[in-house]
Amino acid sequence: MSEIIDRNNNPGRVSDAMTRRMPAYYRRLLELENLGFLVISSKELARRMGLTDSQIRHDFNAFGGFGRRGRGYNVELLRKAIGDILDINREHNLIIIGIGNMGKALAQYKGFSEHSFKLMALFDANSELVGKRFGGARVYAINGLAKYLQKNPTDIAVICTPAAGAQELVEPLAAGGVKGIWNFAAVDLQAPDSILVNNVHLTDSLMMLAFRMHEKQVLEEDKSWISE
Amino acid sequence: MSEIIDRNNNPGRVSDAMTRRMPAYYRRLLELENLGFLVISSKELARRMGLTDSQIRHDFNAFGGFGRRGRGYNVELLRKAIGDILDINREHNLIIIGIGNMGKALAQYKGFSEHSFKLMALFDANSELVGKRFGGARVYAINGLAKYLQKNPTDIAVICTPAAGAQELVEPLAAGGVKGIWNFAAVDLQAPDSILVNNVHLTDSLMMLAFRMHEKQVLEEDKSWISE
DNA sequence: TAGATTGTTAATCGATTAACAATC
DNA sequence: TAGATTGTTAATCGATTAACAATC
Repeated sequence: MSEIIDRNNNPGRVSDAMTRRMPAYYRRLLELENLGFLVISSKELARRMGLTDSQIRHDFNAFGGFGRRGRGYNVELLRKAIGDILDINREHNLIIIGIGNMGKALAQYKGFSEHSFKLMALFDANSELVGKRFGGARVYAINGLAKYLQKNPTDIAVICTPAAGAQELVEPLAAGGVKGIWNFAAVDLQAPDSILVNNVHLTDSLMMLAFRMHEKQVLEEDKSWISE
Repeated sequence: MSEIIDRNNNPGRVSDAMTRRMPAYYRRLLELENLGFLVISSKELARRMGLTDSQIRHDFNAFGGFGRRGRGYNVELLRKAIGDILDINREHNLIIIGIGNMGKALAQYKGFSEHSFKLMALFDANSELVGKRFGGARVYAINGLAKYLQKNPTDIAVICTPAAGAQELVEPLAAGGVKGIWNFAAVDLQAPDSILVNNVHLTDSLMMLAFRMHEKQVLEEDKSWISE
């Protein structure tokens, strides 16, 4: 019977635009909770987040509706509900591959463990790094990866290798049962259906900033020319 | 006369969706150039990038149209044109504030200089770091920031401090003539019109990956339940 | 009760895709 | 010339915003 299910019809699939807003909602609600807010209206949250109240109600309603007409949203309830949807409460096992500048920085970053991302092991091709520890995890040789994954179920692999070596990691990761790749290498990785990839592309992010700055500057120059 | 110009009407302003694709176009065209491609069709580029040929023609046409009917796009010309639009050819002076794990990693990252981002100085509140060097730049005390900016025109400030201290940096940066902030602290920074902010939010990116993995898993469970 | 604010549908807006004439 | 492929307009699709009845 499975063949009649339309793979593109993903019922209830959340749009990319909304997926991007969800962690921001979570972060902001956690902040409000810590500030002692019990309840917040879509209007006030919209003001703080730079969104429209209409969009916020639309989004929250898609989560199942944790508001009360005339009152607003219960901050703690809503934050927990979004946490459940984001799957933040389950523990995710992480490994990092490529222990250069970025790999080391991510290994030592304390924030992940707050959201139940648990760093289990590090891998690198450089034998001089093997055995060292960063952020509480040990560096293993990259050729031990397949064997490691056999013994240690792993949810997410963080790829911090040079671009050239990144793609060839995907196949053994998928074979080893890894379900997600958080990719910092400067390539768009091709992956099988069994594994999800989130390409970070830090350089792209910096280029976008430079572009927006340039665009703004050109606009302001045009404006001053007109008003002369 | 300037008051009659509608600030929201930004003529020729590029949409966010397209801004996000531009660095990917640049990266891919550079790759094709290095592989020896002289020309590429929208159809072939679409296949490689996972986009539609129609969207690619639409986007490239907005840049001014570097294609030839019947032939395709000149890879080098197009790459250079996108580079100009992204303002990659002009040198951008960078400083990094907050020399923790991420600040150090970014300081030592070699890739930025390839795209004419030039690291000039580092700042930190920890006096033990002052005078040390990372990625060829020296660490200065944070209370010397305003004076530094007076003497050294700076395009972009990279904020890698803890979330709590990040917002209070914005005012002195704006006052010092900085035009863009690349923010790695886990807050959405509020900034005046004179300065553009690009919030990176790495934890959000990891949360989005976990969410998508969870969503996919739930979908697959539903499917196997239906086909039983 | 009156005021506030959600839930939800309809209207609008914007981005993507389809189509095809122009032309290499 | 015939085939390929762009440039560009129109059609479609999806996301955001507006509106307002429901209800706290």
